[in-house]
This record gives sequence, C-alpha cells and structure tokens, in this order.
Amino acid sequence: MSHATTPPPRGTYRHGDLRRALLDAGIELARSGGPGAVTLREATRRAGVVPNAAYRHFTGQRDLLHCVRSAALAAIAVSMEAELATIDPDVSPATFAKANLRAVGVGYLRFARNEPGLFRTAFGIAPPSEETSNSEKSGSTGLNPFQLLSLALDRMEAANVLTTKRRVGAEYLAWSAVHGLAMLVIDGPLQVMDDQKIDALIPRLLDMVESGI
Amino acid sequence: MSHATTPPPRGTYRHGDLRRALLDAGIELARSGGPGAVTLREATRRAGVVPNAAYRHFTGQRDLLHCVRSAALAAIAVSMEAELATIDPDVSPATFAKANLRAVGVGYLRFARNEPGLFRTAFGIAPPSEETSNSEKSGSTGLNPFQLLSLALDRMEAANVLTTKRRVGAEYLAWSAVHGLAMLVIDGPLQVMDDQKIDALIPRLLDMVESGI
DNA sequence: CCAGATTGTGAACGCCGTCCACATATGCGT
DNA sequence: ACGCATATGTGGACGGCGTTCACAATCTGG
Repeated sequence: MSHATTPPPRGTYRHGDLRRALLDAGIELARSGGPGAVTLREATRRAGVVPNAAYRHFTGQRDLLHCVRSAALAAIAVSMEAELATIDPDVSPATFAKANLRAVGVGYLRFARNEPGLFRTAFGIAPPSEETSNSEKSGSTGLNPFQLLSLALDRMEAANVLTTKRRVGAEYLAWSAVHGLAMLVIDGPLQVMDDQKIDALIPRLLDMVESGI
Repeated sequence: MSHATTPPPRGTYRHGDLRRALLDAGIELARSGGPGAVTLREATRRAGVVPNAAYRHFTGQRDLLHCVRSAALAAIAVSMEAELATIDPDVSPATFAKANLRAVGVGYLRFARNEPGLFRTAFGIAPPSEETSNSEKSGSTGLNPFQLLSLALDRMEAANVLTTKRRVGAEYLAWSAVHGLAMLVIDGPLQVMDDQKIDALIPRLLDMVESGI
C-alpha cells in the first residue's frame, strides 16, 4: 500500500554511475542557467538521489562546479576543432596558418553565442586554486582551447607570417580580443545587437588581430 | 541589567540614510569579494539593521546588486577620466586624439587590476533587463565608460586619424580587446603572470587596437 | 494634535550547502 | 560459502540566504 507520491525511478540501491549522472545534470544546469544554476541539490534531485550522495563523488558544490567548468572548456575546444576541420588543406602554408588562427577565433565565438550558459561557466568563475592540469579540458585532439590557439600561432610563425619577436605573447593579444568580443556579445552592451551586425563585426576583429598581433 | 551581547550602535529608531549605508556596505562587499559577496543580510548587518529593512529601499537583493554594479561602472569612468586628465593638451590634435584612446584603455585596465572585485561586479553579472539609463554609471564628466571610449574615437575621426568608414563599430573592436585583456588578467590564465610582463603587454595590445581599428 | 504615510522589527517559510550518524550493498580474503 | 571491511546511498539536522507577512515605532502635514 505504499502509495508513494514520488515513486523512486530506480529499484536498485546503488545508482550505477552517479558521478557521471551528477556531472551531466550539472552541465545541463549550467547550459540553461549559467554557473549560478549549478546547485548540488538540484543535480542530485535530477539524478534521483538524496543531496548527501553527491559528497561520495565530489568534495562539495565547488568541486562539481569546477568539473562542469572543465567540461565546458572541453566543449569549447571541440567547437574550435570543428571549425579547424573545415579548412582546405590544399593551400599555401601561410594561408593555411592564417586560416587556423581565424578558425580558432570563429569556433570560440560560435560557441559563446550558441552556449552562453556554458561559456559563462567556463570563464565566469574563478578557476580552482590549484589548476588540475589539462586533459579534462581538452577536445578530441587532446588540446585545450588555449593550446589550440598557441598551435595556430606556432604555425603562423613556421610559415613566416609572424616573426619570432611578435610570436611571444601573441596568444594573449589574440585571446584578449576574441574573448572580449565574446563577453560583450553574451552579456555586455552587444547583447541586444542584431546577429547580422555581430556577424559583420567578427571578421573585422579577426583582421585587427591578424594584422596587429 | 540588559547585558546585551550586541549593543545596538544606534539609539534612534530611524537610521537616517539607510539606503546610502546599504549601498556603501554593498560596494565594500563587492570590493573584497566580488558580486557573489553582495548579500542582503550582510549589508543590513553592517548597517546595524534587521534584514527586512533593506526592502524599504531596494526591491530585493538583485536590486542592491545592480545598484552596486552602477557604482562600479561610475568608478571605472572616474579611473578613465583620471588617466585622460594626464594628457598634455599642447600637442597636435592627431596625437591628442590617439592619446585619448590609449588613456581610456589604460584607465580601464588600471581599474581592473586595482579593483578586481568591483570590476567583476561591473561586468560579471547580467545587467538588469530594462537598463536604467545613464548618470548613475557616470564619472565626473557625466559620461559612462562606453561613452568615454566613443568620445576618444570621435576625436580620432575628427583629427583624421580614423576614417569615417572605420569609425562605425570601432568602439566594439577597441572595447573587446581591452576588456578581454582585463578579464584574462583578473581571473583568466594571466592571473599568475608577473606584473612586469602584463605592463609590457598593455602597450602592445593598445598598438594592435590603434592600428587595427 | 492627531491620522496616515514611512521606516524599522519579529517571526516564519523554503531553498541552499554541509556535517553527522546510520543503513545497505559490494567484494575480497579465508 | 561466509563474514567483515569498504563503498555508496539515506535521514536528520544546522546555519545562512532571500523573501513575505503582520506589526510597532516614528515622522509629517493638515
């Protein structure tokens, strides 16, 4: 006669892969509500489990949030890689290298516009004090977003479209411009700008980077 | 015999200027802990008042936070104006205009580095749905940060160092680069970079903007 | 001087993160 | 096959947060 109002959707006492379920729930929360929506209780609720169960797999809410952040960074890397894959390889090394840089920027900005919640989760929260190094934040190439940018710049240097002197520190200049535009688009003054106008702004920004690096 | 553990530091029932006190407390909280530290209860605690009292002056926590954000934007404008004031006026209009643009960038970045908590409060939270227009976000010139940048660009156009064609939308390119660097410095990968190296990066970034705009 | 508006108080609700003790399943050594 | 350590999920509690409602104290204007 146990007329339970919330029939537990799981007969087994054990969950199976609770860590994965919590992480997925966290990613979904971040997707739709940004970093502030990543809450332990809601994630456990979605996994059909009591709040405390999360503490068997994460040290706390911060830990879950940082893991979601790593997943978001990996997703950005994937977006970049997808854009890189569209480049015609049958061109001169110089144009190929420059196309690499632009693809990195375009992939970054596309992700920011398509997944603002995840993007803000990736960059809107302070990273853990002891940054747990790569591989959780990488795409299928094993490179994280920053490394993908560095690779593009390395290729430009190798193709002699970027002098060695200008190469050092160039990742920061390029990253700043693209990252800044992304932030302005997703929750800055450009939030209300027509998509068309934004589309027109992107190549101009990339021109500025390419020539000003 | 009232051996009160927390002797109320205020004899009067009325506070006097509670709204101002709460706003100041909120600003101080944002200064030292970023937007997440701006809490209604802590602000009222510092004002020596019960939590609910805040609702007589703000519609809720979000409202207080947005007011703190406006104050932070005004402080950024002041930082920019301070930098603009150091420019030697006895130079050609062209160099003056270019110095304006650089001063805007330098003031912006200086504020970001000196007041990261306020900076993140200014740009790390979504603006209110109906942006309450200017004047709360302005410095002593009555211009908000974005308007100060626009003014510098207008002067560049007037001095013929920027063609009219390139002028349109230039604020977004310039803002993106400077804002992006600020974000990277205060809680991005550049967080751990030497101050010296950052100091060296800033003029390079501004060069990129000036030539690539 | 008094009525009504303003401003602060008190108590309560539900949400959150987190800690503790406890229950239940798993699996490993004997 | 058994038993016990370990891993994993449960239940209950605490304090902090935002917010709401009813109420009290003060101020103000007629």
